Amino acid sequence: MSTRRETVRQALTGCTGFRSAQDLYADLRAGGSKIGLTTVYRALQALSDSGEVDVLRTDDGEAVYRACDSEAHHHHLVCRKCSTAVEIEGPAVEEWAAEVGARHGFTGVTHTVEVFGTCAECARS
Amino acid sequence: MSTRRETVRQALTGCTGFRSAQDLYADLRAGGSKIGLTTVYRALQALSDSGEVDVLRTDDGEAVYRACDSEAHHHHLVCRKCSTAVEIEGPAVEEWAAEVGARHGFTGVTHTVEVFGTCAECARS
DNA sequence: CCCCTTTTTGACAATCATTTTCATTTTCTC
DNA sequence: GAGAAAATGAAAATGATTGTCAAAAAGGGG
Repeated sequence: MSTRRETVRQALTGCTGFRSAQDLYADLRAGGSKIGLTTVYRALQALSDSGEVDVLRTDDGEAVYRACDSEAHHHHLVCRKCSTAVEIEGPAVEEWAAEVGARHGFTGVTHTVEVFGTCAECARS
Repeated sequence: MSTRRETVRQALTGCTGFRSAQDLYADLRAGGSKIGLTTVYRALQALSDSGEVDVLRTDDGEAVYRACDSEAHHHHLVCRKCSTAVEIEGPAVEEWAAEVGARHGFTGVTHTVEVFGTCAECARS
């Protein structure tokens, strides 16, 4: 329950899209905070470890985070331009993944599923 | 049709799983090749640009490559331990992704889907 | 074959996100 | 309030990936 971690969590909660550690650090500094970059990284690490935020990797390997509404397992529909994300569910996909894994004799099957596109907002401009 | 690119392609074709640029470089050097690391990166870049190899990112952001049999759109069932991969298909997933994107007003919808687990081979040991 | 242009190559330096280190500050507990 | 434990942040270290640039290889006429 550190103050800094809470600061980072709130900064992230105020965003609709995925943000990188560097982004959040810049946001916080711009907002007057004296937080250090290392602390932002540590906070995000802790938050994602505890499952409070979701992480994914951009095409160029950068980690981006999001504070989602749902605590349950879900996926994302992410805008390629503004990175805004919508939480989505796909029961059929869950089953398919588990089934395909089992069929090939794999155990402890998990999956990553993300959908990308250009949101209506960005398509306009 | 450079010799080096062909060398890298073949090295990758001989693998069943996903391999990083660093891995391939080490393999090639161990096999007596005098290839440079930069060239391995360039070859992989070109091969993935032309769609001849598939790329994905490990949890820690490293890019890993695979020369797949299928040239068509497909996904992978990847072993968490040995990185061996099986090419899989999921028509239902394709449709679901497209539908979910459209429903939220997104255009140019694409998706990434990977399934992970421990293969039968690795589960044994 | 030889000369010249174009492409490819590779050693090395530069980037950039992320992690480590370590000394300082803050928070907790008694 | 004192002392131990956890959190913080500045700066250095790491590690994958990319940029630079000069040398080497490949083509293509003549």
